[in-house]
Order: sequence, then structure tokens, then C-alpha cells
Amino acid sequence: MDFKNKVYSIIERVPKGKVTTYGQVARLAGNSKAARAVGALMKNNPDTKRIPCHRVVSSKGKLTGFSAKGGIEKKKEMLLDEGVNFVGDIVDLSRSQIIK
DNA sequence: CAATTGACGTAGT
DNA sequence: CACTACGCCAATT
Repeated sequence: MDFKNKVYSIIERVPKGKVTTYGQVARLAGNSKAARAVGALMKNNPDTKRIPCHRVVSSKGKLTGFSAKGGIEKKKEMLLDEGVNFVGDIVDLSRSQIIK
């Protein structure tokens, strides 16, 4: 299984109302230092319908990237709509992150 | 094929 | 808390 496929598989499993971090995904995929690559993979996102890339945030809970229309703003809206707990523009990881 | 770029993370100042 | 410096990986040029 390629690294990228692992990453996609992991993100597919992220439940609604919960989020994960690039670093966490990288770690689960096998490379704890590939957080940056995870972001690159999101940009390549082969299937936005299947892969909820908006549920992936930085280790601090900060929303970064998101090339789709609306950018960060839109991403935040979507997460709020799913029930993710926010603190300003930052996600409250202690409550919404899958792996605590 | 080498160099650049960037949706990252950690540690130090 | 902000800013910098370094390391890492994959995609793009």
C-alpha cells in the first residue's frame, strides 16, 4: 500500500463532527514526519466526494490551505455545520480531534 | 532528472 | 505568544 493510499484511507474514516491533524494522519500512515506531504496529497485530492479533506487541520487546530471555493472561510463553515467545536478561528482539538 | 514549492511540525529564542 | 530555523515528504516545474 502506497503512503498516499494509506493517507486517503485514514481520512475516509474520519467521522462527521470530528477532525484530525496532518501530523496525526502522517503518523498513522507510517511516516510521522510526512505531515507536509499529507497537505500536498490533499491538494492532489483525487476524490473530494470520498475524501473529507476539510476535516484535516494543523496540529494547533488552525485551518490552513483548502484550495476549494471559499477557502478557509468555507472550510470553517462546513466544520461548524458538522458540529466541530471552534474557539475563534481555531478548532478545539481537545474535544473535536478523533485521537486525543 | 534536479530544483522548487508548500494544505506541516517541533524546538529554540 | 510571535518569529525563526531546520527537517521531512510528495507533487510540480
